[in-house]
Amino acid sequence: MDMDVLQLKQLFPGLESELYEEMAADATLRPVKAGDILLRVGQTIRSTMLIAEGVIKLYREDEDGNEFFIYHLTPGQACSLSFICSARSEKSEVLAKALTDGSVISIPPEKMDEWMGKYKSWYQFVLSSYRNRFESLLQTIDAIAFSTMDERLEFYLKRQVAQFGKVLNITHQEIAHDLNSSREVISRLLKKMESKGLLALHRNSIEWLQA
Amino acid sequence: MDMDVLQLKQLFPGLESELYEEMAADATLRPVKAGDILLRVGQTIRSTMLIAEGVIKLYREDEDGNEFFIYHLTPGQACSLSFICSARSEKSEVLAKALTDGSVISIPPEKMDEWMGKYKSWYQFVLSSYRNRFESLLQTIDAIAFSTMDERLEFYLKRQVAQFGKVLNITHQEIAHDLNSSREVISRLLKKMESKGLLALHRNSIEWLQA
DNA sequence: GTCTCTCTGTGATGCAAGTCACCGTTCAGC
DNA sequence: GCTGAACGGTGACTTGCATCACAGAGAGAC
Repeated sequence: MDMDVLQLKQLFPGLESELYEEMAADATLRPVKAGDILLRVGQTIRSTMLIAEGVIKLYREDEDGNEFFIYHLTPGQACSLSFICSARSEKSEVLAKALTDGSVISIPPEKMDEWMGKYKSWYQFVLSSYRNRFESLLQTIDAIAFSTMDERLEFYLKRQVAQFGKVLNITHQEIAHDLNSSREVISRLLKKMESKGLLALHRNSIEWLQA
Repeated sequence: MDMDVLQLKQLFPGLESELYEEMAADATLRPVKAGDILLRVGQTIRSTMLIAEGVIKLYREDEDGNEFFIYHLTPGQACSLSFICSARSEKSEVLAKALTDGSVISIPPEKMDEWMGKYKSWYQFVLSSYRNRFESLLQTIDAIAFSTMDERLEFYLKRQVAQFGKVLNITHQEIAHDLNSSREVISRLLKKMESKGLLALHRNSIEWLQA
């Protein structure tokens, strides 16, 4: 499926108009379903991937298949790894899963190359993408290096609330997975936060009570 | 101080010859001493930085000034953060310290920009730099997420041995700092490894006994 | 030689968090 | 309605690591 220029402009503001035209012509849009795996560890990456709709979760995997959540990708963002990997058909080092239904834009590697020399806005987009992902990684490192679980949980919930509203439809298990912890630990910490009046716990949902 | 083309070719193989000429003309070489701080957190980055000699250590810092070691930069590598940050005069998010005496190459931001459009090899160098640093970060995350201290210590020592030879002139304190642990823990683990015959402990040095 | 500083070894203790075990509640599907 | 699965709560235990405290062993300065 092709994209139209208007959509592209909204998703990726600030690029040259000819670039939008080219993108509309050469990029393809692919719908994804919640739970779909977009990228496996070790899989060869053939094209650059941008997010149009939905939320993508990136994980790191160890030998035993443990998934360690590293960050989200949201509309308007790009999978940075796919920039360089696609250019050389290198292998993915992360696991990408769709959290919600959505759609991703694929750009053929030769276009990626061509635009890089042709459009300054494109190379700036690529670099700033990299920088943003880099920063996300650094924040992930900060979290595990400097913070305790309760701080991380609070930070996590606040971010979710900012994105989805005060009532979060999420299970303790899922939170535990995202924070690379275990369900029991999260349950206990949530209880503690409830007794402090920060939130109210319901089945399958958490209600945030603070500003 | 200026650089000569031969030197540059050795350090950064595979670039276009005209690019080497330009680099020789526009880049400046700056000597650094062991312990020098090259980049502070929050400091504005004005130019792109490449490593010519010596080893640079990158740290992440928390509010209390705790340093968390993330990775090394060695000759031929580039400080990826400086690529994009210099373009926009953004602030550094990491702390860079010289571990040994050495020298770094500075490239003015306007050249960085110009070369990006002009030389394909340059933009590939920049992107693969990013990718490599990205990979280092992922490895750092792996280490803290999936490994215990003794595995990390063994991995660390092996890498040091590969780089500096079988006798490492290093104190337990320094190792602890690099692994973001404490001296006592490292001492204990080293003792355990010594009793397994993996290594021999001396004052201010560690002798690796295995292949 | 003595003094002092750094480096190293080691026990005791504390704590965050992962794991195990088990149970009650809720809810969808039959 | 019953049943099985998913969800949530909680106690008991283990573990990996940090911290504290202290002691002995080089090694350089004088």
